[in-house]
Amino acid sequence: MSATPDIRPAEQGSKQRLRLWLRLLAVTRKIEAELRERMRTEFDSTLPRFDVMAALSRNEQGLRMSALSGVLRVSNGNVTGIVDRLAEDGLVMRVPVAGDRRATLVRLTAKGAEVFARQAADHEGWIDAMLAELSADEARSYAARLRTLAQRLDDKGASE
Amino acid sequence: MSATPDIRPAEQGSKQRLRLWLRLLAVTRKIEAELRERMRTEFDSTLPRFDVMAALSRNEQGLRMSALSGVLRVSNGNVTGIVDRLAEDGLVMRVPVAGDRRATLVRLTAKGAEVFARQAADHEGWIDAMLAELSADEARSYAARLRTLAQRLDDKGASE
DNA sequence: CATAAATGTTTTAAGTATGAAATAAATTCT
DNA sequence: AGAATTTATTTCATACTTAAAACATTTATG
Repeated sequence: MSATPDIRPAEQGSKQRLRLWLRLLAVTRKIEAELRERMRTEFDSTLPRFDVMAALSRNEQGLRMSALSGVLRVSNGNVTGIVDRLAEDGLVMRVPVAGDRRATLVRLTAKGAEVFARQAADHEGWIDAMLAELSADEARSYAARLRTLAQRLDDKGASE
Repeated sequence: MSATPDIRPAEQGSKQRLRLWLRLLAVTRKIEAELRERMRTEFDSTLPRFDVMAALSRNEQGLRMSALSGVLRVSNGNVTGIVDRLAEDGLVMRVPVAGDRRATLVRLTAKGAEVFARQAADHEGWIDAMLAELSADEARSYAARLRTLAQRLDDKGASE
């Protein structure tokens, strides 16, 4: 029966986690805003376009629309418009899938691959500069911690 | 002149930081998606609406549109539509500023404050559950690290 | 084989995002 | 005071976002 008030550990933890989330959100948004701005001014492009091209770059044989939206974790309908615009610019192409006339495969064109390579190099450099404060070891350890956290979130999501 | 190949520490660090960024983005998006989904199903609302109400809740006397967009770090024009819809629902009101007919103050209505209180309590609970894996101390230390990182990013942005 | 169910994609409706242009009002300058 | 500039907000054009509906095609089932 001390005179100090109860700290109520559960509630305390909740506040700490809320604070962490708000900071996480703030940092992520700030970095994203910077990347978007640079994509816009230096490549006249956007992050979603870059994300799509990155996914296609890792799958040279192409990806179906559904696979693409799965990889990027955005809704199916969303990818349609982005691919439309990339196709208009000649950066990707739609290829029919033999034996399934519902599906289409999306692939980078030669021009698309070339453009993406340049963008990816700069993109990595921008991030490196923004996170320069973190040592390689520190970056590695945080990435590992986030990995287990993401895993846990995935498990939870799957069980619901 | 050893036979082991150069590791090129700078490039290594760059890859680690890129990986960290991608994980950060993945975790943030996953949590955001979960919060959005819950806001939608349980309160028929959205995160941007919640963010605006949270900012107004911290400033009972009200905020100008420009202050609001500054706090939320979204563009000015964007906030107009969100406040419009909140006003339609009777959750916020626009109050003229005495002595400056250009400006308007936005404030939570009584109903808005009441609705927000309920949403905020649940919101904190959702985050607490998603980050339950982290101890209060761990959350605190990560939050502190992110704070210095955010500070550094702000400094950089200001100098450009 | 014909219909029902499932799958792959696009379209639609509503909301959110940006940057830039437009509008309106206040302040500063001459 | 009158003109030029700055400040506060809205409007506009375009892109991205989701969820849900619509459409087309394939696979499964009776």
